[in-house]
Amino acid sequence: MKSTVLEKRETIRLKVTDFDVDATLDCGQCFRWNKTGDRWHGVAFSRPLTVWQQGCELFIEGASEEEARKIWLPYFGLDADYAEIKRFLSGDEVLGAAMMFAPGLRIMRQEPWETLCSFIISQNNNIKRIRGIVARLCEAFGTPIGDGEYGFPTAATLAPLDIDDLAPLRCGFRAKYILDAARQVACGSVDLDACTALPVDEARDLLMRIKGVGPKVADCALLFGCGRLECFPVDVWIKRVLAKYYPDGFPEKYKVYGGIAQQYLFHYARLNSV
DNA sequence: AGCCAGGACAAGT
DNA sequence: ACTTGTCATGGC
Repeated sequence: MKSTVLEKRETIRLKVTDFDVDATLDCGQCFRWNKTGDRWHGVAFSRPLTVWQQGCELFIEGASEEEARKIWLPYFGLDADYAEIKRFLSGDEVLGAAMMFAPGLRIMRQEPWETLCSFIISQNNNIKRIRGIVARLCEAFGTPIGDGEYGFPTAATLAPLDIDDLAPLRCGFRAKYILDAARQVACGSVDLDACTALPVDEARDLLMRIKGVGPKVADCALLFGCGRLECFPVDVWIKRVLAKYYPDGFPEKYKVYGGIAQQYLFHYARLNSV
Protein backbone atom coordinates (compact mmCIF):
# COMPACT_ATOMS: atom_id res chain seq x y z
CA MET A 1 0.00 0.00 0.00
CA LYS A 2 2.76 2.37 0.96
CA SER A 3 4.62 1.68 -2.25
CA THR A 4 1.49 2.54 -4.22
CA VAL A 5 1.39 5.98 -2.67
CA LEU A 6 5.05 6.52 -3.39
CA GLU A 7 4.58 5.25 -6.89
CA LYS A 8 1.83 7.78 -7.55
CA ARG A 9 4.13 10.64 -6.78
CA GLU A 10 6.56 9.70 -9.47
CA THR A 11 6.54 11.63 -12.67
CA ILE A 12 5.99 9.43 -15.65
CA ARG A 13 7.68 10.26 -18.90
CA LEU A 14 6.31 9.16 -22.24
CA LYS A 15 7.36 9.52 -25.82
CA VAL A 16 4.51 10.95 -27.86
CA THR A 17 4.09 11.90 -31.49
CA ASP A 18 1.23 13.67 -33.22
CA PHE A 19 0.29 15.09 -29.85
CA ASP A 20 0.21 18.68 -28.62
CA VAL A 21 -1.06 19.02 -25.10
CA ASP A 22 -1.82 22.75 -25.54
CA ALA A 23 -3.91 22.27 -28.67
CA THR A 24 -5.67 19.26 -27.20
CA LEU A 25 -6.63 20.81 -23.87
CA ASP A 26 -7.40 24.26 -25.18
CA CYS A 27 -9.61 23.60 -28.19
CA GLY A 28 -13.01 23.67 -26.54
CA GLN A 29 -13.54 19.95 -26.05
CA CYS A 30 -12.84 19.97 -22.30
CA PHE A 31 -13.52 22.57 -19.64
CA ARG A 32 -11.69 21.60 -16.48
CA TRP A 33 -8.01 22.01 -17.39
CA ASN A 34 -5.96 25.04 -16.45
CA LYS A 35 -2.48 26.02 -17.50
CA THR A 36 0.02 27.49 -15.06
CA GLY A 37 3.41 28.14 -16.54
CA ASP A 38 3.89 25.22 -18.88
CA ARG A 39 1.91 22.79 -16.74
CA TRP A 40 -1.68 21.76 -17.20
CA HIS A 41 -3.64 20.69 -14.16
CA GLY A 42 -7.07 19.14 -14.18
CA VAL A 43 -9.42 16.65 -12.62
CA ALA A 44 -10.99 13.66 -14.35
CA PHE A 45 -12.29 10.37 -13.00
CA SER A 46 -12.26 12.23 -9.66
CA ARG A 47 -8.47 12.20 -9.78
CA PRO A 48 -6.20 15.22 -10.00
CA LEU A 49 -3.47 15.20 -12.60
CA THR A 50 -0.71 17.46 -13.86
CA VAL A 51 0.73 17.10 -17.34
CA TRP A 52 3.28 19.01 -19.39
CA GLN A 53 5.17 18.49 -22.58
CA GLN A 54 8.63 19.16 -23.91
CA GLY A 55 8.75 18.28 -27.56
CA CYS A 56 8.09 14.57 -27.93
CA GLU A 57 8.17 13.99 -24.20
CA LEU A 58 4.99 14.04 -22.18
CA PHE A 59 5.24 14.21 -18.40
CA ILE A 60 2.44 12.90 -16.21
CA GLU A 61 2.40 13.64 -12.51
CA GLY A 62 -0.13 12.16 -10.13
CA ALA A 63 -0.64 8.68 -11.50
CA SER A 64 0.99 5.29 -11.30
CA GLU A 65 2.46 3.75 -14.39
CA GLU A 66 -0.52 1.46 -14.65
CA GLU A 67 -3.04 4.27 -14.20
CA ALA A 68 -1.27 6.29 -16.83
CA ARG A 69 -1.47 3.45 -19.28
CA LYS A 70 -5.00 2.31 -18.52
CA ILE A 71 -6.73 5.58 -17.72
CA TRP A 72 -4.89 8.62 -18.95
CA LEU A 73 -3.59 7.51 -22.32
CA PRO A 74 -7.09 6.75 -23.60
CA TYR A 75 -8.32 9.94 -21.94
CA PHE A 76 -5.92 12.06 -23.95
CA GLY A 77 -6.60 10.09 -27.11
CA LEU A 78 -3.10 8.67 -27.06
CA ASP A 79 -4.28 5.12 -27.69
CA ALA A 80 -5.24 5.91 -31.27
CA ASP A 81 -2.89 5.86 -34.26
CA TYR A 82 -3.04 9.47 -35.36
CA ALA A 83 -0.15 9.07 -37.77
CA GLU A 84 -2.32 6.70 -39.74
CA ILE A 85 -5.55 8.64 -39.26
CA LYS A 86 -3.94 11.91 -40.34
CA ARG A 87 -2.36 10.25 -43.34
CA PHE A 88 -5.80 9.03 -44.34
CA LEU A 89 -7.50 12.40 -43.80
CA SER A 90 -4.78 14.29 -45.67
CA GLY A 91 -6.20 12.77 -48.84
CA ASP A 92 -8.57 15.70 -48.64
CA GLU A 93 -6.95 18.98 -49.57
CA VAL A 94 -8.84 21.18 -47.12
CA LEU A 95 -8.32 18.76 -44.25
CA GLY A 96 -4.65 18.52 -45.06
CA ALA A 97 -4.36 22.28 -44.74
CA ALA A 98 -6.47 22.43 -41.60
CA MET A 99 -4.40 19.73 -39.91
CA MET A 100 -1.23 21.75 -40.38
CA PHE A 101 -2.64 24.43 -38.08
CA ALA A 102 -2.76 22.00 -35.16
CA PRO A 103 -0.81 18.84 -35.99
CA GLY A 104 -0.98 17.59 -32.43
CA LEU A 105 -4.66 18.09 -31.79
CA ARG A 106 -6.37 14.95 -30.56
CA ILE A 107 -9.90 14.02 -29.67
CA MET A 108 -10.05 13.15 -25.99
CA ARG A 109 -12.16 10.42 -24.49
CA GLN A 110 -13.69 11.98 -21.42
CA GLU A 111 -16.24 10.60 -19.02
CA PRO A 112 -19.62 10.28 -20.73
CA TRP A 113 -21.72 11.96 -18.07
CA GLU A 114 -19.35 14.87 -17.55
CA THR A 115 -19.15 15.38 -21.29
CA LEU A 116 -22.90 15.31 -21.80
CA CYS A 117 -23.49 17.68 -18.93
CA SER A 118 -20.75 20.07 -20.03
CA PHE A 119 -22.06 20.32 -23.56
CA ILE A 120 -25.61 20.87 -22.35
CA ILE A 121 -24.14 23.87 -20.55
CA SER A 122 -22.25 24.88 -23.70
CA GLN A 123 -25.31 25.74 -25.74
CA ASN A 124 -25.56 29.38 -26.78
CA ASN A 125 -22.68 30.08 -24.44
CA ASN A 126 -19.03 31.02 -24.60
CA ILE A 127 -16.15 28.83 -23.52
CA LYS A 128 -15.04 31.14 -20.77
CA ARG A 129 -18.40 31.09 -19.07
CA ILE A 130 -18.89 27.37 -19.69
CA ARG A 131 -15.73 26.77 -17.71
CA GLY A 132 -17.01 28.94 -14.89
CA ILE A 133 -20.35 27.20 -14.68
CA VAL A 134 -18.72 23.75 -14.75
CA ALA A 135 -16.33 24.82 -11.99
CA ARG A 136 -19.21 26.05 -9.82
CA LEU A 137 -21.13 22.85 -10.51
CA CYS A 138 -18.23 20.77 -9.26
CA GLU A 139 -17.60 22.96 -6.22
CA ALA A 140 -21.23 22.91 -5.23
CA PHE A 141 -22.08 19.26 -5.78
CA GLY A 142 -18.93 17.30 -6.52
CA THR A 143 -17.07 15.11 -4.07
CA PRO A 144 -14.06 16.84 -2.49
CA ILE A 145 -10.82 15.12 -3.40
CA GLY A 146 -8.51 17.39 -1.42
CA ASP A 147 -6.61 20.60 -2.10
CA GLY A 148 -9.86 22.43 -2.82
CA GLU A 149 -10.59 20.22 -5.79
CA TYR A 150 -13.72 18.27 -6.61
CA GLY A 151 -14.82 15.39 -8.75
CA PHE A 152 -17.53 16.01 -11.29
CA PRO A 153 -20.90 15.46 -9.58
CA THR A 154 -22.63 12.26 -10.61
CA ALA A 155 -26.02 12.14 -12.26
CA ALA A 156 -27.36 10.42 -9.15
CA THR A 157 -26.18 13.34 -7.02
CA LEU A 158 -27.87 15.93 -9.21
CA ALA A 159 -31.06 14.00 -9.95
CA PRO A 160 -32.93 14.77 -6.69
CA LEU A 161 -32.07 18.47 -6.78
CA ASP A 162 -34.47 21.28 -7.56
CA ILE A 163 -34.05 24.11 -10.07
CA ASP A 164 -33.45 26.54 -7.22
CA ASP A 165 -30.58 24.40 -5.99
CA LEU A 166 -28.78 25.14 -9.24
CA ALA A 167 -29.21 28.90 -8.91
CA PRO A 168 -25.62 29.41 -7.66
CA LEU A 169 -24.37 28.05 -10.97
CA ARG A 170 -25.89 31.02 -12.81
CA CYS A 171 -26.38 28.82 -15.86
CA GLY A 172 -29.71 30.39 -16.78
CA PHE A 173 -32.24 28.42 -18.80
CA ARG A 174 -29.88 25.42 -18.92
CA ALA A 175 -30.58 24.43 -15.30
CA LYS A 176 -33.72 22.51 -16.20
CA TYR A 177 -31.81 20.71 -18.95
CA ILE A 178 -29.10 19.60 -16.53
CA LEU A 179 -31.71 18.22 -14.17
CA ASP A 180 -33.59 16.33 -16.87
CA ALA A 181 -30.32 14.81 -18.05
CA ALA A 182 -29.32 13.86 -14.51
CA ARG A 183 -32.68 12.26 -13.81
CA GLN A 184 -32.84 10.27 -17.02
CA VAL A 185 -29.27 9.06 -16.67
CA ALA A 186 -29.69 8.24 -12.98
CA CYS A 187 -32.86 6.21 -13.48
CA GLY A 188 -31.45 4.31 -16.42
CA SER A 189 -33.81 5.81 -18.97
CA VAL A 190 -30.70 6.96 -20.82
CA ASP A 191 -27.81 4.51 -20.64
CA LEU A 192 -24.60 6.34 -21.47
CA ASP A 193 -22.54 3.16 -21.49
CA ALA A 194 -24.80 1.81 -24.20
CA CYS A 195 -23.98 4.86 -26.29
CA THR A 196 -20.45 3.61 -26.91
CA ALA A 197 -21.67 0.46 -28.64
CA LEU A 198 -25.13 1.25 -30.00
CA PRO A 199 -25.56 2.07 -33.70
CA VAL A 200 -24.68 5.74 -33.75
CA ASP A 201 -28.08 6.92 -34.96
CA GLU A 202 -29.77 5.08 -32.12
CA ALA A 203 -27.31 6.48 -29.61
CA ARG A 204 -27.99 10.01 -30.87
CA ASP A 205 -31.75 9.53 -30.71
CA LEU A 206 -31.41 8.18 -27.20
CA LEU A 207 -29.49 11.25 -26.01
CA MET A 208 -31.92 13.58 -27.75
CA ARG A 209 -34.71 12.30 -25.54
CA ILE A 210 -33.17 14.56 -22.93
CA LYS A 211 -34.60 18.08 -22.87
CA GLY A 212 -32.02 20.56 -24.09
CA VAL A 213 -30.09 17.95 -26.03
CA GLY A 214 -30.27 18.47 -29.77
CA PRO A 215 -28.14 16.95 -32.53
CA LYS A 216 -25.12 19.13 -31.84
CA VAL A 217 -24.92 18.49 -28.10
CA ALA A 218 -25.63 14.80 -28.65
CA ASP A 219 -22.83 14.52 -31.19
CA CYS A 220 -20.40 16.30 -28.85
CA ALA A 221 -21.24 13.89 -26.04
CA LEU A 222 -20.79 10.94 -28.38
CA LEU A 223 -17.55 12.22 -29.90
CA PHE A 224 -15.78 13.56 -26.83
CA GLY A 225 -17.31 11.27 -24.23
CA CYS A 226 -18.17 7.98 -25.88
CA GLY A 227 -15.34 7.47 -28.30
CA ARG A 228 -17.57 7.82 -31.34
CA LEU A 229 -15.02 9.27 -33.76
CA GLU A 230 -17.53 9.20 -36.61
CA CYS A 231 -19.74 11.83 -34.98
CA PHE A 232 -19.55 15.23 -36.63
CA PRO A 233 -20.97 18.01 -34.42
CA VAL A 234 -22.19 20.89 -36.55
CA ASP A 235 -22.10 24.31 -34.89
CA VAL A 236 -21.99 27.81 -36.38
CA TRP A 237 -18.26 27.60 -37.15
CA ILE A 238 -18.54 24.26 -38.87
CA LYS A 239 -21.56 25.47 -40.82
CA ARG A 240 -19.46 28.29 -42.25
CA VAL A 241 -16.59 25.92 -43.07
CA LEU A 242 -18.91 23.49 -44.81
CA ALA A 243 -20.56 26.26 -46.81
CA LYS A 244 -17.23 27.68 -47.91
CA TYR A 245 -15.10 24.61 -48.50
CA TYR A 246 -17.59 21.78 -48.98
CA PRO A 247 -20.54 23.23 -50.91
CA ASP A 248 -21.38 19.73 -52.12
CA GLY A 249 -21.24 18.26 -48.65
CA PHE A 250 -18.49 16.71 -46.56
CA PRO A 251 -17.00 13.77 -48.51
CA GLU A 252 -18.46 10.41 -47.57
CA LYS A 253 -15.05 8.79 -47.62
CA TYR A 254 -13.81 10.69 -44.57
CA LYS A 255 -16.88 10.36 -42.41
CA VAL A 256 -15.47 7.34 -40.56
CA TYR A 257 -13.23 9.86 -38.80
CA GLY A 258 -15.64 12.73 -39.23
CA GLY A 259 -15.28 13.83 -35.63
CA ILE A 260 -11.52 14.17 -35.86
CA ALA A 261 -11.83 15.98 -39.16
CA GLN A 262 -14.45 18.22 -37.64
CA GLN A 263 -12.16 19.23 -34.79
CA TYR A 264 -9.33 20.21 -37.13
CA LEU A 265 -11.79 22.23 -39.20
CA PHE A 266 -13.26 23.85 -36.09
CA HIS A 267 -9.85 24.85 -34.84
CA TYR A 268 -8.85 26.13 -38.27
CA ALA A 269 -12.07 28.12 -38.67
CA ARG A 270 -11.75 29.84 -35.31
CA LEU A 271 -8.08 30.61 -35.77
CA ASN A 272 -8.72 32.16 -39.16
CA SER A 273 -12.20 33.46 -38.33
CA VAL A 274 -13.71 31.81 -41.37
C1' DA B 1 -23.81 49.93 -24.77
C1' DG B 2 -24.69 46.40 -27.42
C1' DC B 3 -23.65 42.24 -29.72
C1' DC B 4 -22.65 37.57 -29.37
C1' DA B 5 -21.80 33.00 -27.46
C1' DG B 6 -19.31 25.11 -29.72
C1' DG B 7 -28.07 25.52 -29.41
C1' DA B 8 -32.55 23.93 -28.45
C1' DC B 9 -37.34 24.58 -28.52
C1' DA B 10 -41.81 26.23 -29.74
C1' DA B 11 -44.54 28.59 -32.70
C1' DG B 12 -45.19 30.34 -37.01
C1' DT B 13 -45.08 29.89 -42.19
C1' DA C 1 -39.58 20.83 -43.92
C1' DC C 2 -37.54 25.66 -43.20
C1' DT C 3 -37.60 30.31 -40.48
C1' DT C 4 -37.89 33.14 -36.43
C1' DG C 5 -38.15 34.76 -31.57
C1' DT C 6 -36.96 33.38 -27.10
C1' DC C 7 -34.40 31.68 -23.50
C1' DA C 8 -30.33 33.65 -18.74
C1' DT C 9 -26.09 35.30 -18.17
C1' DG C 10 -21.88 37.49 -18.85
C1' DG C 11 -17.54 38.14 -21.84
C1' DC C 12 -15.61 41.29 -24.80
